[in-house]
Amino acid sequence: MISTRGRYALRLMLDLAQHSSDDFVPLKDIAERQEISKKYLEQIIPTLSRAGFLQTNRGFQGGYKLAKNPDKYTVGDILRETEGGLAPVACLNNETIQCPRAAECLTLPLWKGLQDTINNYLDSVTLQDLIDKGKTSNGDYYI
Amino acid sequence: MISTRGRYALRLMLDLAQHSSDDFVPLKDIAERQEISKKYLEQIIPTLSRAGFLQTNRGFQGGYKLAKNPDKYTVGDILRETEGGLAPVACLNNETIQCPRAAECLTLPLWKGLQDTINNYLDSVTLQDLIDKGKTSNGDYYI
DNA sequence: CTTATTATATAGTGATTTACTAGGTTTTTA
DNA sequence: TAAAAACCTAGTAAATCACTATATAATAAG
Repeated sequence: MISTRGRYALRLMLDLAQHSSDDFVPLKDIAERQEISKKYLEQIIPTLSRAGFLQTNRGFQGGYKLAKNPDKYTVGDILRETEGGLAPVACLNNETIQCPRAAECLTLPLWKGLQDTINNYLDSVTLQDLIDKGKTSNGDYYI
Repeated sequence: MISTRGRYALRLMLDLAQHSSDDFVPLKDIAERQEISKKYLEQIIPTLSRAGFLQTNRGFQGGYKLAKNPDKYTVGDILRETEGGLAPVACLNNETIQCPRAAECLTLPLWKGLQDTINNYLDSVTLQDLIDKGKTSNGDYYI
């Protein structure tokens, strides 16, 4: 399940995409518009910065802006970064120790297939797609 | 993320599918073969019973067997039952209160699309498919 | 140079969930 | 009658979640 961390990160990126100008956008504004605790966003946003998704400026009239155009970010990019991967089961998490049953496990290929399905879907949608409500580049993706 | 509950339930069902005969299979045997705590399985299996997936018999030489053939169960059926739904975000969980931002939320259609994608994938694979390693009815599903 | 404003860093915290274990009761068959 | 099995309920240590709190560092305007 995708937690508030990833969901808020996505909304934050969308907010920046929609309020993109030459100015930097302070987190305070985003927090107010999105009705999310600024303090919590402060904790999430460094992950996006370190991933190179954002330009930042400190101090007066500082804030954040997108480093690239909204069509250059897929939802998958943002969620993998903020959620720390999108493995649907612990078995596929890199941090977890390798399961000794992996070789004989009948379900492991299923989980790999699920993981691929999830990643493919989330990589098929960009921030720009979300702004252009419910439409992806290949027409209509949402069912 | 799918927890041990759902994963163990699936392995339990697969074990029953592979050791299906006229006899009932005691949980002890499944626990030993699958190397899962029997006490923990005892807690999971009532969910499968109540869903009508299993025939059970108490007492000496009692145990469990599948109520239907292995090709009649999809992985989605089993996981939705044991995990209590497969919503990828809290916003889509029936138990959660309705989000006041739903109408204007740019991301909600995305999550619905993801949920559909996940359900479609998991419903395309049956227990029998898993036993016939990595092949589904329509050829090769796993990537 | 000062002040306000912003980002950044680190630590703490209550509530919930997870993955079990423990101990008992009931049913069934040999 | 005894053993073997399902079934039921409660407890629990560890982890995770969704934040809050406090402090520091950088920047631009005046």
